[in-house]
Formats: sequence, C-alpha cells, structure tokens
Amino acid sequence: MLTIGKLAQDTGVKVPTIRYYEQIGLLPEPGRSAGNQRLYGQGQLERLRFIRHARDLGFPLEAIRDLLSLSDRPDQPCAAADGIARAQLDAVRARIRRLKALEGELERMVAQCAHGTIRDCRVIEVLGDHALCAQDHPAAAG
Amino acid sequence: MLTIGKLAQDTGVKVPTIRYYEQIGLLPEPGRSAGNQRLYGQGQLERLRFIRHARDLGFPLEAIRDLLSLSDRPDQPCAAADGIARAQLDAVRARIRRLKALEGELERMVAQCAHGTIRDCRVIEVLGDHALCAQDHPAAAG
DNA sequence: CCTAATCTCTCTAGTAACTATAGCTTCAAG
DNA sequence: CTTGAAGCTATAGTTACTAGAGAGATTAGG
Ligand SMILES: [Zn+2]
Ligand SMILES: [Zn+2]
Ligand SMILES: [Zn+2]
Ligand SMILES: [Zn+2]
Repeated sequence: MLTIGKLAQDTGVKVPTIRYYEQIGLLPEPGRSAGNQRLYGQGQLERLRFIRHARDLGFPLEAIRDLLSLSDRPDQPCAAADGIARAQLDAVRARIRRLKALEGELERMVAQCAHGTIRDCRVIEVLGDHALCAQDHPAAAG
Repeated sequence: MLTIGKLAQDTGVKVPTIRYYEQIGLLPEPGRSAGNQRLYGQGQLERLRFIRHARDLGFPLEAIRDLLSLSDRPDQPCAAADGIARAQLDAVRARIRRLKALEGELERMVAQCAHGTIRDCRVIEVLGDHALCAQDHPAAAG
C-alpha cells in the first residue's frame, strides 16, 4: 500500500492533483489508514498512470473519464475508444494548423521591424490592423 | 458614439467580453448616456481592434496590456514591443513542437488498433504504458 | 519515550480568459 | 403606449489544476 506522497512520486502526479482527481470522481476514494490518511494499491497506481499518460497526450479529463470506463469493459468493441483518440488527433492537427498560421504572421511582424521608435514599429502597426496580415488567422482556441 | 452592441459588431468582440476588458482595466471606462449606458468613441474602437487582433495572434492579455501602454508612448524605442512579439513567437514554436510529437503518437496509436475488443485495443494499451510510445512527449502546457 | 521534521488532512481561494445566468432598466419602433 | 431588443449589475461556472492556512499523523533520531 502506498501513501499519497509515494503515489505522487511513482506517477509524477502532484499530491494536490491526486486529491483533485478524487474529488471530481476520476479516481475512486481509496482506503484510509487508522490516522485517516489515504492508502493506495496497485490498481489505483495503474489507473493514475493511465490518466497521467493520457493527460500528457493532451486528452481532456472528460475524454479520459470515458476511456477509463471503457477500459473497465474489456469485452466491448473498442470503436468508442478509437473514436476518442481520433477526435483528439483531429483536435491536435487543428491546433497545429492554427499555430502555424500564427507563427507565419509573427515571423513577418518581427522580421519587418526596423527597430526604431514605437511610432514606426511594424509590430504595433500590424497588431492594429489585420489587413496588414498575409493570411486569415481566425480566433478559435489555441 | 457607439453603444456597446455596435462596438461589439464592429470589432467582433462579444459584449460581455468588452465589459470584462473594462473590468480588468484593459479598456478605460467609457462615458455613459443619460440612461447609464456605455458610449464609445473612435479611440476606444481602435484600441479594442488592437486587443482583438493581438488576442487572435495568441498574445496573452498581460502582454497586450504592455503593448498598449507602449503604443501610448510613440517616441520610445520599440525594442520592448519587439521583445514581446519575439517571446510570443517562441511560445508558439514551442507549442507546435510539442503538438507535433503528440500528433505522431496519436497517429501511431490509432493506426495500430485492430478494431477488436477493448482488451486488445492498442489505444487503451498505449495510454496505459508510455514505454510503448516512440518518443518522449513531456507534460507542459498546450 | 520525547521531540522535531516531514507528511497528510480539509477547506478555501486563485489562475486565464472568458461565458452564462438572473433579474432589472432603458431604448427604439410601431 | 406598448412591446421587444438591448443594456445594466452581480454572481457563478468553465478547465485543470495550484497555493495557502491551520490542524493532525507519522517517522527518525536521541
Ligand atoms: Zn519594432
Ligand atoms: Zn491578422
Ligand atoms: Zn482500438
Ligand atoms: Zn507516451
């Protein structure tokens, strides 16, 4: 059995984050010691490793919640799990596309600045007027 | 003079967002009509367009706050503004690098799944064990 | 056995950048 | 004059944590 601190060490997830995951129901409530401290077993360790790895790959917690409940039903077809992964892949690709457009505009801005005064700064100028941009770069999360 | 609704239309920034920007001091408090409704002039319109465009390019509000106060001092050298833009460019590039690593892992996961049951699903398997990943993909924001 | 250092406990609040809701007042059109 | 849209304030919710306060538990050394 592991204390919360050991579990944190073994998984790389910080102690308050573990408690937070418990609070939102992503980790089940563990047993407690005589002195009311949380004690975790191997199953919890693996579950938390799964969460950690999925987070590292950018899955939102709600998607992870779904993946975990799927992985509790090993006989079911895996189409739903694959769908979640593909959705995540699409989201990642969309973010890359958007960020590349931003990268291009920022490069142009920085490159065109003559390093004089603010009055003539291309950075300030472009920020004030999207017509000076080479591409459209819609808002969207990023 | 523009009402808040017109200003929202003209800039593409939603009404509650404009009030939020005022609340955090990014937009100065505008004048009011007899009936206590906000009224904006041309200067405010341009300022909000600047904010909107910088947001679209991914600048955080704190950076925008600095850029705005720089742009109020046109005689100053623009090095600080350029520095903020370069920092934003670096941040964007870092996010792209990270997302590309994720994209690669997600592609592999999805491609290797045989579409059987959860028990044999490569997606679930890889999520449970980072050793099955081809690269390291550290946590970090993004 | 006692004490000091380290963990752990609960609870609250704060982060970024908004978005949504509730309940009210004001304005413009017919 | 009435109705519907737009505006007002204030509060709370979003995502995924992180930080802090103040109290109790555990462990290592003496
Ligand atoms: Zn410049
Ligand atoms: Zn632009
Ligand atoms: Zn599968
Ligand atoms: Zn991995």
